[in-house]
Amino acid sequence: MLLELDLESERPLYQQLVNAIIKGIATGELQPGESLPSVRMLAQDLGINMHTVNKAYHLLKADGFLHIHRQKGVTIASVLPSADRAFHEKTRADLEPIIAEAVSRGMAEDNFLALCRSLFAEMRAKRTAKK
Amino acid sequence: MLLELDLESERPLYQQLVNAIIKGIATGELQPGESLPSVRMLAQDLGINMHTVNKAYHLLKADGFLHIHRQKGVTIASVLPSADRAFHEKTRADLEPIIAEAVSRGMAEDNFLALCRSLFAEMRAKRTAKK
DNA sequence: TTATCTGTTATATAATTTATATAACAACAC
DNA sequence: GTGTTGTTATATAAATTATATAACAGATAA
Repeated sequence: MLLELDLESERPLYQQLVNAIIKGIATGELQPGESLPSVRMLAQDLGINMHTVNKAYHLLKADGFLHIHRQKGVTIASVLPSADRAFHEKTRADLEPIIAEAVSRGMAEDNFLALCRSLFAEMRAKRTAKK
Repeated sequence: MLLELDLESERPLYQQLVNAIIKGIATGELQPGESLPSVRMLAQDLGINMHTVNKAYHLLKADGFLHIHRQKGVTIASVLPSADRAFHEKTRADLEPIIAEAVSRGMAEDNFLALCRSLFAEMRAKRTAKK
């Protein structure tokens, strides 16, 4: 899997890692049941610390995206977490400030929805390309 | 203006303030040209430090939402910033991880778009209610 | 057995971010 | 003069982020 971290970003490395892995799942680059590199291997590949990778893995485990076995290693969950009520509420809370700014800047609703659709399309495109 | 800060939130206070003011503009609660409380007054009202308010004000000034005059005080810009290319790119970057997780959790695109629409509708509702 | 690989845990340190506390300054209004 | 504005400076504390080492238990392979 191709992973790009931006050391200059204001977003913490572990958060960038979490996002990258979820994006990998969304695009089908990472399939359910698939193995991920060990914390030490990935840390070395990315040139970052082992604990930073470990933190990202455990956040993803807490959300149900990963399974971690003490000796077998880390794998993508075979059954991915669902879009339950808690996720809906979190997503709503995350979207609110983004949409508020869009409205304040006079961005048309259709324009915003088109942007969302293009992002969905991007992920779908990679998914179908993989299969 | 009604401002609610969550001291338990993982989001920094100054960021919550920025979001709250942009939301106020989006809902029409805060009108272009309108005056905002002084940094000291607002800080006292919210029970937080002056510099925390000052930081939020200056971030909003840097984005063109506020005007700050040395003695006249702080006002909402009479001409709000537009949804330029930089904003589009920033919004795209912010939406990507949110949509990636929605896709990973099997949330339907229409479902996600409906959530966005309901947030637009909420702000529109308050806008028309104010006028 | 020995060596190597897992994730786990512990400890320590450094840099940055967040938030607060005080204080003083210059420019304006009353 | 007094009080208000934003501005600037300094200091401190707490939390977050990231790194550096080290050791441990369990499994696997040479």
